[in-house]
Amino acid sequence: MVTLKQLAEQLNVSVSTVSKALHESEEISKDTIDRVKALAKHLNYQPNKVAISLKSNKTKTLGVIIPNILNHFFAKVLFGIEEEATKKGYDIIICISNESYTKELQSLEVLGNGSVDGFIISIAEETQIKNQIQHIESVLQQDLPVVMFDRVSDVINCDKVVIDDFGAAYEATKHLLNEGRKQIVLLSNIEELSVGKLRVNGYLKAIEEASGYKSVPILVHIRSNDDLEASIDAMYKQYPKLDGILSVDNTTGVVALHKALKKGIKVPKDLSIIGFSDENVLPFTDPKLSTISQHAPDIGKASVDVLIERIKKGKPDHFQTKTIKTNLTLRATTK
Amino acid sequence: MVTLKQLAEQLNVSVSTVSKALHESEEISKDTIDRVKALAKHLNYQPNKVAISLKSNKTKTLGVIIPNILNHFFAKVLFGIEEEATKKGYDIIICISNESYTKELQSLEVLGNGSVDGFIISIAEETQIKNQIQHIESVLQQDLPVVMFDRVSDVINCDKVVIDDFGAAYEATKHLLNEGRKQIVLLSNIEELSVGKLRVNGYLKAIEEASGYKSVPILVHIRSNDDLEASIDAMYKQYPKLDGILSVDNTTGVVALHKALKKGIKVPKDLSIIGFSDENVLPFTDPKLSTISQHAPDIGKASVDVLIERIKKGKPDHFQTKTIKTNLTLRATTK
DNA sequence: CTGAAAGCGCTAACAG
DNA sequence: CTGTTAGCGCTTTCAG
Repeated sequence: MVTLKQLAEQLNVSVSTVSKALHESEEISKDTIDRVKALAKHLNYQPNKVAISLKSNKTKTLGVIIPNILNHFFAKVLFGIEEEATKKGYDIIICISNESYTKELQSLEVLGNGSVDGFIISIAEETQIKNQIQHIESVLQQDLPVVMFDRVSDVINCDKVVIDDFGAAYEATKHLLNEGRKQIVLLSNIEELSVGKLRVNGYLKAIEEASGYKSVPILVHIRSNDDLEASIDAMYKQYPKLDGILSVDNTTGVVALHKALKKGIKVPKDLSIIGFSDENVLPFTDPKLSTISQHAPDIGKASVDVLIERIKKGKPDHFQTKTIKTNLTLRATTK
Repeated sequence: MVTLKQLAEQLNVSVSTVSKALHESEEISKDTIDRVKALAKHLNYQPNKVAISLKSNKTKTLGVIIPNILNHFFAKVLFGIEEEATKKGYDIIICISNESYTKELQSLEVLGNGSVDGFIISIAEETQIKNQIQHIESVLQQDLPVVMFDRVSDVINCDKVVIDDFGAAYEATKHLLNEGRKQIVLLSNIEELSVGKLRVNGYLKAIEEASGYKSVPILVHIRSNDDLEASIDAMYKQYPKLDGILSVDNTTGVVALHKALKKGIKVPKDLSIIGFSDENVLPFTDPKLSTISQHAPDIGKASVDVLIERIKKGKPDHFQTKTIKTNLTLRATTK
């Protein structure tokens, strides 16, 4: 890599003159600026980023900590993060916590050593279950800004980007009720997560408010160790009259649809299904699954915007929580 | 962040003494080492990574350039990369080329400024089609090592990690032939990619070698602008007698399976299907799709290992190409 | 208009 | 055993 010093030597000027010239300082003559720039271009000079970071105490790099990159939702958020960060001139360093508290902690520690200007994080399932948040507080205390998205913690005081999980589930349930469904099941494999709980609450609220709805709320939770397909078979056996399903995760809605079709249940005539699935599963459904669109890339984009603003402005009087709108996209599994 | 200088001041010793003590230098007395370490621990001293990078001219960071994070294969490779890099004490900076040559070029330029010690890259579709590779050559000329994986270029001289695409497709086709299939179609939506071409060649070779096989080879290519499901419907219409499908991408095999079942074709009695799909699609298939397992995380892991070795050893006499084994995993869509 | 010098945080040769 | 000094590449006063 060519350095300022090398340019300076070749031009018989000082390093500081070269530096100023490249920044088009008023102090430097037009002529010198031109000569410096010409040589810099010729030798393909690129300022050493590490040196600039050391000097400025800024890295122009964001730390991104994601629970699971194999989850398509997070992949899409990451896509949005990468795009927006690049647009704003930031690099991203990513760590995958793999739903582990320890990995998350280590990632924060490793990147906290001056490697990044701030963090974007969605916390691991284990962290959320244990409600262990000291590691995040400690980053915040070092004046490194943090933006939490999707899986957030109420007890941490920082900027957040979320979707209206409660409202989205509420609306979807309302839709099923308006279709005249009599027994609507909530299906979930993310019981432990904050977002899972909010979605359950939205469902419960809508059911509760429904006048003339006779069934009790039915929650079918599938745990990660359970056999997914067997559990769904069991659900159909246990609730032979169910005529509406709200799946609040990416997978269970699609499987429930396949199983229903296999059983000969008419969708959407006798059963409506709405999922929180991503479009990536649509090629695998027929009829096409109706879903709640979460606009994952927008969540990523918003997280970057909020974080960069916070990096530039410093600690505020109070932090902001941005809510990204969802859409109920009705396709062919609802009337 | 607490610095060496601060430790030195509090202990009334010099900065270099502190530095050496923390590295347990022979030069320093046991007593001093203990005192320094105690204070460092107490104040939670963390060496500033940027300063170390500047000094050592190493960042302990790898640049990873991926065409599309929404493609599950790449997400899995990234998972393997992240895991292995973390294990070896490296951070990863990721860029998503989004299949664009320009984005790829920019990423290499941005990270080439001393931000990373080397690159892991799978080239963009556009790059592969245009066969534009000057940007990668130029990185190599700066003595920044590059490891290419999956989508590699024959004309670039660097380390590579690939799977045996040709052999995998060859074996899978052989299997279909051994089942006694009479009309085997190759189905692909990745015609333009190097890996897509290799897989086609493996299929062709197996067909060619099959004595007593009457049908000509049949290649069904679906382009990104085509309607996937309509194209597959058209395939079944055009080849009513087809009894074997080798899908060489992640998606088309699953859709072909769904369509076949919908048409009432018995799988695997009257039709066998093998895909290059990832396990993530398996919950959406019934019968379960037989696939070629690509061991994507292993590709990521191997890429990291090769790159770090190259970073440490410097330019070799000749570069290595590592081939990751595939597995033909027979499930329920083959006999 | 240009240059010398200090310093970001760290390491390492060299001196004491 | 400990300290002084120089230097990684850059920016930024402050002198000239």
